[in-house]
Amino acid sequence: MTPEPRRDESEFLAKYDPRDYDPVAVTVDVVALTIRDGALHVLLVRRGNAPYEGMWALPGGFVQAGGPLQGTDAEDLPDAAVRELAEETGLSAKGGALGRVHLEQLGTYGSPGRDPRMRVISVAYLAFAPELPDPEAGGDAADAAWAPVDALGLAESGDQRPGTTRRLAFDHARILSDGLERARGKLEYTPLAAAFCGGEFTIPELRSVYEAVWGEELHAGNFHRKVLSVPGFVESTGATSDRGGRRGGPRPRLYRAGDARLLHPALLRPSREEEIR
Amino acid sequence: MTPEPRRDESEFLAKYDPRDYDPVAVTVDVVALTIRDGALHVLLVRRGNAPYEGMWALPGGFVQAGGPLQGTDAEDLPDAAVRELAEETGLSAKGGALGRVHLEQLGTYGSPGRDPRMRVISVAYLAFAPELPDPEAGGDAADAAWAPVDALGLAESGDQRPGTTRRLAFDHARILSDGLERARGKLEYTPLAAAFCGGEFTIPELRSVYEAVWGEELHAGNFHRKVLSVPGFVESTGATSDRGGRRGGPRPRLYRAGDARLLHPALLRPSREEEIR
DNA sequence: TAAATAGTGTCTTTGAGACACTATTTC
DNA sequence: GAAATAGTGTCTCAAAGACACTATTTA
Repeated sequence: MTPEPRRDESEFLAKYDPRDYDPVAVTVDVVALTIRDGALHVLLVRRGNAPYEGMWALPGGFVQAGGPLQGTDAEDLPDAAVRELAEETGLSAKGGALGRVHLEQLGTYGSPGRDPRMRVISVAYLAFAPELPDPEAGGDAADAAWAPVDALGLAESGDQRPGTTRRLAFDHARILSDGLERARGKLEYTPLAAAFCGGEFTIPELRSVYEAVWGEELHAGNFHRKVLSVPGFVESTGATSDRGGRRGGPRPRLYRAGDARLLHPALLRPSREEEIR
Repeated sequence: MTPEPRRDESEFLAKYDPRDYDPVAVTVDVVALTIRDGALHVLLVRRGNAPYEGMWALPGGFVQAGGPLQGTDAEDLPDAAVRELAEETGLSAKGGALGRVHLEQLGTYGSPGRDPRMRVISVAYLAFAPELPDPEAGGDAADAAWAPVDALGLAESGDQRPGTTRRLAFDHARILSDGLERARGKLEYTPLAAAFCGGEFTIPELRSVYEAVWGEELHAGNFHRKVLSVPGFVESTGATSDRGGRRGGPRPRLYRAGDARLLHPALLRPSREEEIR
């Protein structure tokens, strides 16, 4: 349901007064993931203002609500996420590198007190990006960078002891942790690992995406056969990469993303026994 | 990130004025599912006020924001969902039947224009409940009832043609559709089907939950063996039901939910080929 | 030349699903 | 007694994973 302040629209608008409501702010935060040097990285910005001034945080900001009339300046939530991403990376949203980015809603975080200034409801988005250039700080960020996820000392999924996840502003460590777990799961049953690669990629490159996100080494031979056996996961370009592996080996063939939206059968992570109970 | 209206908190609070912001309302809507007479039902309320007066809608309402100080009246999002559910069902939130309800966040819906009166961001929750008594209308609802999902004429998952999902107020048909798809998926890899049953249940009862949610008949023998073979899905009570099947058959044994949080291996739906591309 | 890697072959084990069958209960 | 149902046995096929092997490339 939705607010019931007045009986109908015209009467409502005539008597409209924002002070009738407890004020709430709605923001969008983005967990933008990419692979750099074979390791999973997340886009962070350093805060230029209080609170948490000087700390690293997820990129994000206000949603343009557009006032009660919700005119053309009213902004949809995914658009706000793309805008924040573009502002922080300095890349253009349409057509450019951001056009290849996968974006999905992650969850909404609205506990009282998560922002000391006022009640803030934050809608978090999760983005998978191919390798992008170093970001340039924009807006109210003092700095921006791709940070290796492993170096952040995050708690593992399921481990929610307080104190283990306190290196980011607000509850952003928790949001990032949720985003990472979502990403791990998504690679199992969707072909979204290809969103971390460019337009063309090799099977070993795809495997390194899985290894970076899952934090586990995979058997090269079995992975290769599995990827090719799932209908619609990848399709061959017919071409061959111009270089072999870093320390030797034949030149791998090139593929692009196929037309599947779901992997069937799925590519399940090995050894998840601990997570089951 | 979060709002940056002022440099620090004390200064912010001194100069605080809600009119500095475009007003936004935050609501919680609940997709509450249960099984009645072997069919999946959703809790709906009939709206007593404009807009969409007289139409059926998901139960929901305002989140108590608590003002800028976010005092004790500030309400967390899941608490708001439980409160709305309790108000509409007339059941007590703690200890009572609602204590057995599974609740999870479904997603957030905030497109401009989804509510004609003002910008409204709605956080949707998904609830799995065992069979509950008929609801009693409360709050601003003119009526409340468990409605069979099949009779709502919803579009199938993936089918988002406009016009096919227009029997509920606002974008609630879309929210319900998303909730149903989430529920179908959750039964595959979590033991949450047990949340639709009471404390003790038989394997055939559990199977009827799967059949109602998936809309497909399952092979009784294979289902039985599968459920017992997944570690931690169910545990035996040692007892036996006091009646056999409706039209004959031996008395099935009783089980309760086990300690698994994930099913491994998962219980995959048959015949999903259409959904893959 | 040595080491690493791409890609394929093969074997074993597990699990899903089809089918059959017995025992038990309701009408 | 007839029909339906609970639960188990068994067979087949698909798939995951371990292991082995060849061919190709880099340092």
